[in-house]
Amino acid sequence: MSPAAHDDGPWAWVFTPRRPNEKRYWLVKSEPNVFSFDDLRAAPKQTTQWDGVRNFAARNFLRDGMKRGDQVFFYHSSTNPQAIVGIAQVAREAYPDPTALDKKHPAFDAKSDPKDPSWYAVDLEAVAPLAKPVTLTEIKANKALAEMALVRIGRLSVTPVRSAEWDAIVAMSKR
DNA sequence: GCCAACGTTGGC
DNA sequence: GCCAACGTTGGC
Repeated sequence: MSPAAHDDGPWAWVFTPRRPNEKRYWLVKSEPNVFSFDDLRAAPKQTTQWDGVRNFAARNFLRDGMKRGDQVFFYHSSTNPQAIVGIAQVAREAYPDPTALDKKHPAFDAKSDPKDPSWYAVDLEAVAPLAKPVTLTEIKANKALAEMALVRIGRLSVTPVRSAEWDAIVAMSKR
């Protein structure tokens, strides 16, 4: 991986070096009937392996962008209403996704070389639910969030969040 | 290397 | 359930 690999695009900044103690922000999506924020809170140590990402852009955010301690919005997709429902954090940085390397697993990828794996996972730990979920409708109605990756590249399951966007959404989540 | 066909995601 | 967006695949 050359340093120039992520130079293109509006999200290149998420791969740049950080100031000391700089924290960055992310958003992950999950269908709540598959794995909900409550499921995360009920998991051992309120932590789970965030695996199964099979999109290269999402993989890059997850593998090269996410650092331990980064804060992560947990978004419920394909449900009514779609909304950010909680906050998690990166408990373990990227490691090869075991589900991609396990022949018996439905998410096994035969094209991924075990010596140079294509796919990565992180561990996410629940921090707290939002007092009030922030819906996609509310996000789209807020002009300050018009450039948010969630809005601009809606299909991606892992997206960066700017600190100003993070703060705006946290404010929207207060009762 | 182009591009049509196909598959997936996820909002509506 | 439909379909827009877009990534992947494969024929040429």
